[in-house]
Amino acid sequence: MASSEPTLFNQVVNLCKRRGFVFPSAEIYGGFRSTYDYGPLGVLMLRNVKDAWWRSMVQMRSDVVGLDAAILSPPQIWEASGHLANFTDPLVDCTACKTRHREDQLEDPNVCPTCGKEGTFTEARAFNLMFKTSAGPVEGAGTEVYLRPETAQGMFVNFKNVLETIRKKPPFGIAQVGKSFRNEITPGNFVFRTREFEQMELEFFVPPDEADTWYRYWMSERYQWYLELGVPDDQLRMRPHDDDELSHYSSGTSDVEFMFPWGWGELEGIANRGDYDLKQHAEKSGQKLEYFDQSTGERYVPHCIEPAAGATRSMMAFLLAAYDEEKVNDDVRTVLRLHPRLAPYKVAILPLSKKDTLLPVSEEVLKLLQPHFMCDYDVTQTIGKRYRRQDEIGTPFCVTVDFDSLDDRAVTVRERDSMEQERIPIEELVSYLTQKLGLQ
RNA sequence: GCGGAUGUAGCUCAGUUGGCUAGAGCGCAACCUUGCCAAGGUUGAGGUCGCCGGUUCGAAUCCGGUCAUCCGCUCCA
Repeated sequence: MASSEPTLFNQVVNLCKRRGFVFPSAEIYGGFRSTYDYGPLGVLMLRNVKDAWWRSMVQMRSDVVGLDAAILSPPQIWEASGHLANFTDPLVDCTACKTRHREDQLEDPNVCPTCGKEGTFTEARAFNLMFKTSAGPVEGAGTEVYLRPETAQGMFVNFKNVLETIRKKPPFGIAQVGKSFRNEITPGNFVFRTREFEQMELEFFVPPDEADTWYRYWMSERYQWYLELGVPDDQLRMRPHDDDELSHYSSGTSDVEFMFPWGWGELEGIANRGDYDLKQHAEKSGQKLEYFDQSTGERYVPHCIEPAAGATRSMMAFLLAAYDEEKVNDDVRTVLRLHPRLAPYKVAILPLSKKDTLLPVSEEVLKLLQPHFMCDYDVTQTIGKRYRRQDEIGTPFCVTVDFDSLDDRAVTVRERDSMEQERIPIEELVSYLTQKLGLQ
């Protein structure tokens, strides 16, 4: 059970559970470690995060196309990518001081670097970070398949298919949003590190001599994306990796990090993968994975810049950054100051009273708005309570139908951040809210 | 996976020399009243005390196991 201390972290985790953003998986069976279910509001917000990414990466660009590759994949892909060899850590535990170490990083394989004792290690255990299962009715040799540990390989494996079908030439990119699976040794910090998680990845293929320029371009673009969606500048930073922490495929990586309650944590890695992946797959598959430039007559293997973001942990960062409590009339008002693009509901329709006379007009307003915005509709309890409830889930606008509405065909629009109200004719509601939300 | 802490209604908790049908506040639902920022009144729903087993006449309370969460070790979207 989560601690009940009123820290920012606990407040947000509790809000997620209480208001239907995120539930622990299989809860009625006691829970299942490192898995979470996204509830009625969570599914909306997570979808908004992914849609915002897709909009900026695919819809608003002419040099990126989308892809949705299979999660189940044959061993050959992971042999070529290097994951079968490099995603396995040999781990030893010190029986004296109870610390764990990677055997391959020890200076002296018999001495514990923490407590200095000798010969206290357990046998090394190989810990493969990939989930393996078998395809077909018979288990055994030749049937083994893996759940992808990253979506990226889907883009490399389909490089040729995409190149031949969409008439793009480098620099161009392939974008994908989808689930990945890693058998993490230690999952934790709520949805920050889970074994099943969702990624938003772009593989951007460029002429080799432009790699560095594009690497810096994407660092700046991606940092900006989080700022635009409401993460404050002082809670965000770009951190270049040291040489000794680079992934096996990378010749340069920088992370966009968010100031989580427990410290800086990665939201997204921008990696210069060079020509590593295409060359590996070309060699293992025997296919030519290169680009022939008609204008220069040159044939080359493009280099790849990869901005790889975590959708689920980004959602968590957006929630943490948006969480606010303020005093109103000796009472605490909890507000999620979410960017309208990310808010689960854009508008809530609230009849001032649940008296029968107000309901037909209220439902008329609801039907009017639903085709344009994700709407909530709430008639329970008092109006003040309902405003606060909408504040707590980040709804930017509330529309209140009152007894005057029956005569003047107008409603009260109340804004989340300022709590200010304005009287708007029902006929102008869609255009008014569209303009206010500014999502076009 | 290892070490430490924790696990009673949706939430926050109370409940020990083991003993009647397990309580409170908030929240939730219905009705009355009110009619624009968590108002008041009445009524009500909701818990095999994480799960399994043991000790006992009797267990939320003692013992064992297990599951989950949090904090360290490790990791990276």
